[in-house]
Amino acid sequence: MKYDFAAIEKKWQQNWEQSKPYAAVTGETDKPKFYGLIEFPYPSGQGLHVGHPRPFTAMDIITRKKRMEGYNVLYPIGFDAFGLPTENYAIKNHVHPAIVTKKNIENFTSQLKMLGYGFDWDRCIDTTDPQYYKWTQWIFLQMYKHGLAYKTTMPVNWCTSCKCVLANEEVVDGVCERCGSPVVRKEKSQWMLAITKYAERLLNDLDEVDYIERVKTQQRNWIGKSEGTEVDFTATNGDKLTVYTTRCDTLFGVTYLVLSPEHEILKKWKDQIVNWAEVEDYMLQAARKSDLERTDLAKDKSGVRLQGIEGVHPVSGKHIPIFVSDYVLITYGTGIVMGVPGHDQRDWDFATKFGLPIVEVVQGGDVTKEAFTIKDDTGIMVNSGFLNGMTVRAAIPAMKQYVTEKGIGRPKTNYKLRDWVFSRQRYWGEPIPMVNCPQCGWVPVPEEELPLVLPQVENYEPTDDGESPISKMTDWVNTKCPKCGGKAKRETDTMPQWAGSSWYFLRYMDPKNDTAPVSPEAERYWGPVDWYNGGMEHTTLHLLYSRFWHKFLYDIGVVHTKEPYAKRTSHGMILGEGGEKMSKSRGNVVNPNDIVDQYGADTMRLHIMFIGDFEKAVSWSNEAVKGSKRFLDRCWNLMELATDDPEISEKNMATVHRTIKKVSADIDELKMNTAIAALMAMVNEFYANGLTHGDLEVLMLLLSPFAPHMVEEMWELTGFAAQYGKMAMQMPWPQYDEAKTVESTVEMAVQIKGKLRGTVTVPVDSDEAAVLAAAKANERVAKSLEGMEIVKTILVKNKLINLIVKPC
RNA sequence: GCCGGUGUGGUGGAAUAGGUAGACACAGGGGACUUAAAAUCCCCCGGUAGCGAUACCGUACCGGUUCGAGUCCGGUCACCGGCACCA
Repeated sequence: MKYDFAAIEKKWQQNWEQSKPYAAVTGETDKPKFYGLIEFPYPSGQGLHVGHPRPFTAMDIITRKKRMEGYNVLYPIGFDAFGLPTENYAIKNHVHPAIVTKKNIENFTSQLKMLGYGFDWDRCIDTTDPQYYKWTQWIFLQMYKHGLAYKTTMPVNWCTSCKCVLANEEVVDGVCERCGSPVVRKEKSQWMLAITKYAERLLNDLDEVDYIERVKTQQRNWIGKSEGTEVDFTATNGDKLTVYTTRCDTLFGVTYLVLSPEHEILKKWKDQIVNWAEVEDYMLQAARKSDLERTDLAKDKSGVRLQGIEGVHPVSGKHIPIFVSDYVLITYGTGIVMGVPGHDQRDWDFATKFGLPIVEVVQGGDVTKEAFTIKDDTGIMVNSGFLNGMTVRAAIPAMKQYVTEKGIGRPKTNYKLRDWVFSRQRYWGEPIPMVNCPQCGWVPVPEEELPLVLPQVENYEPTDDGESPISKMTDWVNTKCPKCGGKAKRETDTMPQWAGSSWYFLRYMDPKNDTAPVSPEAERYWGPVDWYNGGMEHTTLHLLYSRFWHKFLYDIGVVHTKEPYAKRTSHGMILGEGGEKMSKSRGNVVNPNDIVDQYGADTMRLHIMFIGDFEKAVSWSNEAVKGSKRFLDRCWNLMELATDDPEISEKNMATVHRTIKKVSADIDELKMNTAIAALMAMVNEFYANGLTHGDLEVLMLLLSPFAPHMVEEMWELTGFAAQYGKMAMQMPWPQYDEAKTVESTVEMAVQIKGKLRGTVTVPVDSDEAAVLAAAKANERVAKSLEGMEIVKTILVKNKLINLIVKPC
């Protein structure tokens, strides 16, 4: 009988649709729980990409094994459906984004079902569903009430094409992450979320979670904690100029100050700056530059010296020049830098260009050639008053203490992390539920009025002044103040796409609740997520944002754990043939449908796991898929070869037990490729040795998570389904016996001075004398030993013997 | 520039704690079956030399530690990802 994958897959998918073997049971106390999570997809118009099945299949295998091991498993799926591509499609084709989204979700759903994933479809969520985003809005209101959401005018990243503000984190190489257009700075009033208030906890609590190390490192780097000192300089007009430095030990080496072009004080000084026209021109140029352009100029420093105002050194009282330069960022520290050209390379470059004095305050380098920046015990302080003779390591706390006592400075901790710009002037997002009243200011929409539903508009394009399309819906915009009842206007900004994905894992626990985002019972039962796998591209933004929201929800008692995810792993990208990124423009995108049509879903699942190391990028090859199909055919054909013996055969005993051990361990470590290789090797053994019904039973159980459709069919045809009254996926996971994994003899390598000279087969655990005797009996080894004397032997039990010889 | 990661046959990739490099596959070659093809089954498959047993070389490159290095250490190069004048 032939392996008819199309009929088999259809049959079992229909069966599962009705019998619901993947339903998670909230509150089940007889079993331990396991919550496996994958990043929910954005339902794009192109449909499923071959990159999607990689993480989905891996977690499907993990959760299937967990079920067989007796866990009550939650493996949910949903759609992160707000976002620009849908909105842009709607603008272009004049279709409501909700209609496009519905169609795309239907398409994704059928594609995912086609692959036979064990998702609990009854818990499927959609971030654009008002019943879902009601709670996204609710969480925002709680943040507002706790002082974490605030509105402020600030320089923001303005995408010239999307006509929309982007978070700093969304700007990639100076261009818009989504559309690739240049980004410029613009003043705009924005809703902000104070993620920086959680910086310390976001950093420290990484110690409590099991994330792969490179993910933790990226989170730490993104938060970027730095402990330094603020020092107050003054200007000759009496204004205070506070700088932030991590090298307060070099204070005596300061020869100038630099202001960021965005610094507020420049406008205040307008009338006192003699060369204001020149300064203003520089400020305008800097504002027009994208980060990319500023970066391009990195090697060649630019700036303008202020005429008419100078700085005053807080210790020496000396007057020093003040510059404005775009190498100083307004978003980090105080927006003012003290220039220490002797000991900071950027300052050195700047001072050299503008002919400023370079003062050496740490001995150890040659400051006429380059800055000396080493800050351990190598350098000794000079030209620095009371610091002279100290090491840098000692001078930093000494100076910190000095400026604090003198009242001209203070220790200060800074973070690279900035508050999250939360407003978007876009249509296809959650409306921000706030009302602006001329009398009362910003007033939150009452919770009982949630969800605040997106109004119908005719045109989805952002307005030319950069406001959301919703701003044109006067009926919707004009409202009553919830507080005083007077005339007021609704906020027309919407939330960024990150909002809905910052808490979705909680909603899966209790997706239909209409009185809370998640019930305490469901959250206490399922939380935290036991294992979250996702792409490296989400290891900073999404991961940090959702950890932040979760910590806030912890603070207000919605969740009971500080961290949302106990474990985080990451998968590599699937590249096109030849290692290129898959993209529409290159025309190398592989659609999983084509593979499924030609080879079946089980082959697709198996192959995407076999293709290479899960954590690394790997290129797809259509040719190679055949090998995985061939393997499944070989498994199928074993049904005709198996004898009726229900026991595991003696011949295959060690292979079977070793394979159970290997496959079990490999799945737990995401090494699916070697798990499959072990199964292939076992099948090759079965072909060589013959097999029993008992051998086949183990194979089917081990293969079940990888190729569930085919295995259930085989399970039925071989009579096991009738015998146990269960599907293979409902059987206990096979156990191995360590004693049975070893064979009675072992092949050992014989080396002479580290070079392989032959192999010998000896009983397991043979001692040195026995192995040596066997080695000497080996013809090839004996030949190499002629005229030699053995001076030393090194035995590695059951692996090798190394003979050190010299001529005799 | 900084941080992180990766370099292994024609190809994708294996190789717990330093212990037989190339498992398992793809492609290729040979054979069996077949009228033929497909499918299936069996064998070979890093390089050089040799009919051959075998010898030498071989995990990006240079050096080191070690009885023994793909694995550890120092340096170099290349590629990938992230961040970027973070003071």
